[in-house]
Amino acid sequence: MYSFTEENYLKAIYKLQEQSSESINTNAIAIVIQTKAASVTDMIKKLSEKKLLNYEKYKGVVLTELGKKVAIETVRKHRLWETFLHNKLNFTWDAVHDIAEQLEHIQSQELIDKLDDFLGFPSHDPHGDPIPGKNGEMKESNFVVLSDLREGELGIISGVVNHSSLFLKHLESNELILGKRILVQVIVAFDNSFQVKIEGKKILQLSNEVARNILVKKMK
Amino acid sequence: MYSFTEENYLKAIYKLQEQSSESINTNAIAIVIQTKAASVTDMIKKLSEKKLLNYEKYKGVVLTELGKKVAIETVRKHRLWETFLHNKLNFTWDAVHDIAEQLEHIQSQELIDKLDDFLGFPSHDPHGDPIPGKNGEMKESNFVVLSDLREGELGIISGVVNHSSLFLKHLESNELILGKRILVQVIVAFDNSFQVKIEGKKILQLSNEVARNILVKKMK
DNA sequence: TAAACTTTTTAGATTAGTCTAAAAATATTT
DNA sequence: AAATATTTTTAGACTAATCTAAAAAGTTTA
Ligand SMILES: [Mn+2]
Ligand SMILES: [Mn+2]
Ligand SMILES: [Mn+2]
Ligand SMILES: [Mn+2]
Repeated sequence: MYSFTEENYLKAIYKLQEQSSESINTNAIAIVIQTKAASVTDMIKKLSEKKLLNYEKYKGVVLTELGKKVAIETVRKHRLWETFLHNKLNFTWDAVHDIAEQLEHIQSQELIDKLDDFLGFPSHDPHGDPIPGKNGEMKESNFVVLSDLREGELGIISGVVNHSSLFLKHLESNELILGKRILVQVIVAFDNSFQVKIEGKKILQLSNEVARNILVKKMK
Repeated sequence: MYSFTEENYLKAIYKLQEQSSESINTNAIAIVIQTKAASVTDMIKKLSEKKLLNYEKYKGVVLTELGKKVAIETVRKHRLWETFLHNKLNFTWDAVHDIAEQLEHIQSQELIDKLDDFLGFPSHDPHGDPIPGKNGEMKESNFVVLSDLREGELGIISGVVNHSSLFLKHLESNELILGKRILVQVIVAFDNSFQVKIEGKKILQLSNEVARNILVKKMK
């Protein structure tokens, strides 16, 4: 139906829209897609003709309902494949994204529905991101960043903000894995770094930078 | 490494080579790939420059060792994905091929090795075709076509010659499924049709055309 | 508000893969 | 061995997606 490239543009624009609320400009898309602004302009025109987005020269783009639907379907496929790779094939969570970037473009509605079933209709992918349902419905997460917790507060690690392989590997090597309980013991006033305790055992010192990129479910 | 299209050409040429032993001509490739001879000539030149096949103008092509290796890897990926779709996602054996045509082009050695492991290192795909191993080694099947059996002989259904969806659906609806025992009761002299008994129960009348397209492992 | 800077668009090229139509080579018939 | 038919290759064009360089529009600064 839609090409590999079209799906990637729609997904990129969708993710930019999630953050900014304003219409998305050419350069922002170019940076995400890793291409030149001139190429983005060309593709935007094409997507506009196909009614996937609304475009006004020099004013950026906004996805139409159709464009949003296609983008969400692609995100759904991406996250289901990541879950498959992690849960069934034992890929580490830093390795799944690149392969899912390819798999997300396989065309078959039946495939993705059966995969969803096979995985037990998971609600979140290996990075804690919500998986859209068959009809595009997205469960909203009530996660907060670890850096929002105060001393003495407890959370369960539930996701990440930064998805880079470097960061994910760092977390894994420190047992900072999805599902683990994390207790904030001390917040150092000087640099806002966090001293935390994981599942009653290990004590770790986390920079504020790290704390800002870990999502937790806050516990009472 | 190699494009979607290049892999499809190599696979097509490989399959033609398996049958004919002579060098493969342009038209034959065009028919398999469903394209025009002129397009095949263009692609052949490209593959020749990349040392994937040897090409002499007007004399057809022969795969190099490298070309054969890439083709076999693609066949391996195709059949492993078909096995996954059938065994894990419960696709019927007539539905797996088209989706595997897409999946076979996903680039990741680690993915295919882990998939192989996850599936328990299967030796054959859902149509009874052998799955090449990690190093390209192909176990040779000692299957014969059902039409080679004589009256009173027993076989186990092990594969198909014709892979069309129409034929596969026909077999399935008659319980002619991989692994079932099949006994040749009568061969009708008039039209060489076969009266067979499946697993001690059902008696079926199969045209010679059908019998020629079922592979069986012959039992004593 | 005009100059300077930034962003976006256009113009023109490139690459991969495909096509049609015509030319060239090979194969088959007479 | 010609004539005819078939196959293969070439020539030139097209589409999707990309690029560079230059023009145009928009924004900021003085
Ligand atoms: Mn991802
Ligand atoms: Mn993608
Ligand atoms: Mn197949
Ligand atoms: Mn294929």
